[in-house]
Amino acid sequence: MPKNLVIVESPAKAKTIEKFLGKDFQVESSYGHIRDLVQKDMGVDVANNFAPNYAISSDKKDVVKKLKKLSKDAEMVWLASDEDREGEAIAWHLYEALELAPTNTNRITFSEITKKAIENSIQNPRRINTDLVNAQQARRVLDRLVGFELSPVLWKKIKAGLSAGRVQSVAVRLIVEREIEIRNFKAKTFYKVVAEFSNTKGKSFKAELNKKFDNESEARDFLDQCSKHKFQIDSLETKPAKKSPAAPFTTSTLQQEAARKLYFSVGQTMSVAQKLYEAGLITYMRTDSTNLSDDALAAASAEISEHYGKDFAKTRRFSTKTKGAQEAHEAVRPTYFNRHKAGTGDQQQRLYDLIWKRSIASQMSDAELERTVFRINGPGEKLEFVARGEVIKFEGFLKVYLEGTDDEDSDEQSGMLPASSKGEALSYSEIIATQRFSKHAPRFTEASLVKKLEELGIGRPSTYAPTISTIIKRQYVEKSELEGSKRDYLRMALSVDGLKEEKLQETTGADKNKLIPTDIGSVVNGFLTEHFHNILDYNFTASVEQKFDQIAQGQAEWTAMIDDFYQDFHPHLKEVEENSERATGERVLGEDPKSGKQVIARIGRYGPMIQIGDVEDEDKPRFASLRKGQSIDTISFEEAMELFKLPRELGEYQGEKVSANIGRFGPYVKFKSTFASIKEADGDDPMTIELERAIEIIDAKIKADKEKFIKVFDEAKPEIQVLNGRYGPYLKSGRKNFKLPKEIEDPAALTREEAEKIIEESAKKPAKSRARKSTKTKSKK
DNA sequence: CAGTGAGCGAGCTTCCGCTTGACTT
Repeated sequence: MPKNLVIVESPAKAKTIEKFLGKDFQVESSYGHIRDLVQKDMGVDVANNFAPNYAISSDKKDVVKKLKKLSKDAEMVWLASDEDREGEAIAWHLYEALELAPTNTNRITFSEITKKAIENSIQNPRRINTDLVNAQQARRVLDRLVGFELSPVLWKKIKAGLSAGRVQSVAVRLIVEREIEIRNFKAKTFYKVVAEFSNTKGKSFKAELNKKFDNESEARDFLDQCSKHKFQIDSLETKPAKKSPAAPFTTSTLQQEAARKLYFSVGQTMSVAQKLYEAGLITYMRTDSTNLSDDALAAASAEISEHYGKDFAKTRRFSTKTKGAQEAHEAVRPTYFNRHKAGTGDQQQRLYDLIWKRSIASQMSDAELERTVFRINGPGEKLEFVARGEVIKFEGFLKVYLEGTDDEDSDEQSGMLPASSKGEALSYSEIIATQRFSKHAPRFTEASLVKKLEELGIGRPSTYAPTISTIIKRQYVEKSELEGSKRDYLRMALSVDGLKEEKLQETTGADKNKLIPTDIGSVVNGFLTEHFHNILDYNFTASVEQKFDQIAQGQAEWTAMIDDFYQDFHPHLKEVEENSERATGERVLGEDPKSGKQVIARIGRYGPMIQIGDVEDEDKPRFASLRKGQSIDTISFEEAMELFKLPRELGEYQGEKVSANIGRFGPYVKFKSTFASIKEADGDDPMTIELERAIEIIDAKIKADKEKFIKVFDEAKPEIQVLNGRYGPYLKSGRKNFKLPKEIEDPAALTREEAEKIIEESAKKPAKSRARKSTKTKSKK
């Protein structure tokens, strides 16, 4: 039995460290936090100075049990969770939950996983830093108070099941406000002029005019002037320039770059990176630090020198500028720089490649360039064409890697300008004035939202991906494709043959993979920004972080800080709960010509809807759900009235009615008890679908259902059925499905008793969402 | 699941930050 028990947060880390420490040390993992505030009564006793009520998390009971046993047998327990606020709290929770004693407990930290760093930490143990733990408690309690008091106000004032929080609500606000900005944006038009010149040796190059014209006639006049103008090079200048590599990856920059270059979602990036980390190929992927360990710097330098030559190596240390960075880990880098390729499968290999290149490039020398600028006199005061050229003199880090850019149409000039001299006469082959339009700020992508949140210091590396999932799951925002519309623009080209004008067409407003607010998102954001402006303020997190820092420094009491906040927050919240109007985003669309009643669009109990008449009217109001792509903010009266044409009777099939409608899960056609989904993407629309096509879809559904069918136990009471699913046979009992145990070879031979037993067994097992009951079944065993 | 949109009321929903697998019909 080893004398020492070391506890870290991650099992992969545990494995690595165990190798460094030798046989006297057993290294185990806590799998992150082991305790959390209970859900009941917020888990905070507000009346009792905000006393937190912690409990072991249901999925951590086994871990804690095991660690407790091991700690009893060990001579010394080393709490080696991360060197930041959360890590310190994990150490403290372990200390409490494992019932450790001060005499045989040491707290150690290291921000890099190297033998030297770990051995050094063992030589320098310390106590748990109570101030830092209290800063974490303040953070935790504040988030709980805000989340668990604000959310119920939304249930009451808008719709059940909604949520609000310090991080997610700001994320939604960013997206909603950007969309409003885009909606209010009016594109300005202007004319951009680009010329293609040839010098006396017949070498050609492009140059852009230093002025944009406001309108067509100015641009035309200018081209007119050009036709009579003698062009020459007024000045030419060549300057050396440098480019430096970007810092190695943090979680946020990794997510951004993987989105730009590999088209990964942020969640995808994290799960692929997790696999690489577990395989020991990269360092920890949830980090806010750009720091590399000394060992890593040396290894990178050696690898670069060997592979590209000594000239290419340059050791650099990057400082982390991110607000609130805690730097408990290194930057994301390959574990071994001499592994140029690694990973299983295409995704892992591509992500590894990106990480390897970025890390290596960060330790390489600057690229040396030569930038050349030609200025060419134009026909008029201060009007000149400018040509830029760029030549790489020494590649440096560019040999390996260049950071991507979010700028959609950066016309980065590259290539050389032809050798020319000052005063040299130029002829033009074409001078083109093209009508252009100013652009609104881009919608957020997952990755650009993460970037923005990080800039604001909101959220942590471990929460960026889950935050995006949450706001999509709550249906505050969606990732959808916008079609865009056609727009005419004018192109005027001057050549030796004279001026040629063309009207061309382009698509504008098309967008994909962007985050777009839903009606619910907009209404929730409107409500929160109106009534809880301080929480939704972009600086709220930054200002509470300052207070957490003071607590961590021992300069403030955590309960006093929370009290200070709560004394304003809580009464105000109660006031809003009492007195504010329901927020439904209601908009009057017009009057129903038949009944003369008002037609309104609003958020209903089940989402965005249209309503004719009022609930207080004698005859009941009529309702209809909005369809995908429609919004209560933009739907027209005519579109709204169309919705009341559903459900539609299509006709009869085998003597039974066939109808089309839109249900909670989308458009469908119905025949007897069969509901068959129809796909608008395939050109089927419940508004226009014809009987013949509906029957096709229904027949296909009936056939598919038959193929799934294996057996039923009682024809008269077909409650329990055995069916074939995508992942093998399963039991269907009423509305619930149950997986068949692997032992069962022939599902068709299943008896009723066996089936009932399976259902009973499954009922005992914990459901995913309420795993609290799991301990009961497990303790029985 | 295949309608509903108010209100009644029990009991539920909900936060952020640390971690991995379990699971999907």
